[in-house]
Amino acid sequence: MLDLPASGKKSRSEFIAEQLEEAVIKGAIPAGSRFDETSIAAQFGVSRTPVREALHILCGRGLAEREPYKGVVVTQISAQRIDEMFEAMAELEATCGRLSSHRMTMSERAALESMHREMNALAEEGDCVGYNEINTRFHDLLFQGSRNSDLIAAAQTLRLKLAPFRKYQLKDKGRLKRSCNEHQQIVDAILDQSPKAAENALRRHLVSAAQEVLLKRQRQEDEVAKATVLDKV
Amino acid sequence: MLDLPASGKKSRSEFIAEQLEEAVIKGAIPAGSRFDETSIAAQFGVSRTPVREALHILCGRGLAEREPYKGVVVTQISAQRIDEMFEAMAELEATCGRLSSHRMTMSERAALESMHREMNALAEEGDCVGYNEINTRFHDLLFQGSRNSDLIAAAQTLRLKLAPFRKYQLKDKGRLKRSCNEHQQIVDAILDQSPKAAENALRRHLVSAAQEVLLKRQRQEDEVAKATVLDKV
DNA sequence: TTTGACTAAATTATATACAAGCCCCGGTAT
DNA sequence: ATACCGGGGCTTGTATATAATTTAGTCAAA
Repeated sequence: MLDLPASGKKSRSEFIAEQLEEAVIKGAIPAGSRFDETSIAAQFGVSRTPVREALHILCGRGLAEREPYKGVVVTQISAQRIDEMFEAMAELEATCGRLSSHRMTMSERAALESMHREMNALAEEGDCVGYNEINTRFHDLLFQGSRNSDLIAAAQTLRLKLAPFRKYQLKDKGRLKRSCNEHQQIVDAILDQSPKAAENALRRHLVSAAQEVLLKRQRQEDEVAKATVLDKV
Repeated sequence: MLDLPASGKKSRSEFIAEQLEEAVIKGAIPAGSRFDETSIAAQFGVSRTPVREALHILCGRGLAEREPYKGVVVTQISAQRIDEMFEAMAELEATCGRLSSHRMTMSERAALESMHREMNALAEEGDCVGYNEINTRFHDLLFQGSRNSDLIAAAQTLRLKLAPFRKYQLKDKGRLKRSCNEHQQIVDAILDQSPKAAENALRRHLVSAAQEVLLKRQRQEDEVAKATVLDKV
C-alpha cells in the first residue's frame, strides 16, 4: 500500500492519476494490459471511486482507453503509429521553432544556448540521465517560446504519449553526440532569428529521433521473438 | 428530466458528457458558470456518480476545468486566447493541408471539389446552416487527408474548443461568399498537388475566420456593455 | 468433436450513504 | 466602521452497496 499525499492540495484521484501516468510512461505497466480497479484501489488503500476517476483522467490524456463493461487498458501503439506520432511531433516542434525564432526574449535565447553547452559537456561524459533531463527542458523552452498555449498544449500532449518510447533513445554516447550536433543547428537558427532554418533543423532532429526509436524497438522485438522461439525448442 | 439512451451502447456517463458538451458548444451554458452536480443529476434523472464521470470527460477535452472542493466550471476564454487558438488552428490546418496536397486519394480530391461546388450554391442562396454543415465536413476531410491520426486528433481537439465561438461566424451572405473564395484557393492547391499553396491558402483562410469572429465578438460585447450602462441610468 | 445455449463468477456501472473542505454570514473586538 | 474569527450550510470528495453486463466454463445435442 503506497503512501497517500500527506495533506496536499490535490485530491486522491489526481494523485493516483499521476502515479499511474508515471508508471505507464516508465513502462512499468506494459501496453495492452488492463487496469484492475479493485487491486489498484487496494494498492493505494482507497476505494474504487477515486481509482475510477483517475482512470478517466488517463483516458483523457490518451494514455489508456476505456470500453464499457470491459475495463480500461493501456493504449497499444504499433510501429506505424509511432511513426505517425513522430511525424506529428516534428510538425509541431517545427512550427514552435519557427515562431520561437522571432518571438523568444533575449534571456530565453541565452538559456537555450546555455543548456546546449551543458548538454555538450554531458554528452562528452556520456551522462545519459543528465542529458535527458536537460534535453526535456531544452525542448520545452522551444515550445514556450512560441507564445501560443494551444500549440504548447498539443505538443506536450503528444510528448506525453511518446514518453513510453523515449527509453529506446539517447542511451549511447554516439547518439548523444549526434543529438548535440542537431541541437547546434537549432540553436544557431534561433540565435539568427531564422524561422525557416529553425523549422528545418527541428524536422531533421525529429526524423533522426524517430529513426533511433524505431530501429532500437525493432531490434529489441526481434530479440524477444528469437528468445521465444528458442524457448519453444 | 431528459431521456436517457433507449438502450444504446454508450454508458450514461458518456451520454451525459455528450449532452453537456453540446450545451457548452452551443453556448447554452455560458463560460465561467459552474456545473452543479446535484442539479445536473436531477435533470438527467441519475445519481451524481455518472455526472461526475461526465464532468471528468469534459475537463479532459478542455471544455471545463476542475478545482478541488470548488467544482467544475466552463473554461473561460479571453479574446487573446481566441487569437492564440486561431493561430494554432491555422498552423495545424496549414500542416494538414500541406500533407493532404500530396497524400489524398483521387476520390478524396473529387469529394473536396464537390463539397466546394455545393457550398458555392449554398452561399448564393444564403443558406448559413447548410453551409456550416458542409464546411465542417470540408475541413474534416482536409484533416483526414493528412493521413496522420495525431495531427487529426490535435486539430479536432482545438476545433472543439473553438466551437463555442463559431456562432459569431458565417452568418451573413457576404462572409459566406468570401469564405467560398478562400476555399477556391485551397481546392486549387490540393488539386494541383501544391503543398506550399495549400499551406498558404489555409493560413489566409484561418486569418480571415479569426478576424470575423473577433470583430463580431467585440461588437457584441460593446452592445452588452452599452446596454448595461443604459440600465444603470 | 464441435457447436450452442445456459449458468455462474467476475468486473464494471450506478446509486446511495458518509466525510471533508469551502464559503458566507453574523458576532465581536479594536 | 472595519477587520478578524468561528459556526452552520452547502458542495464536493470518498466509501460502500446494489444493479447491469461480460466472460468463461459446463453440459447437452448434432
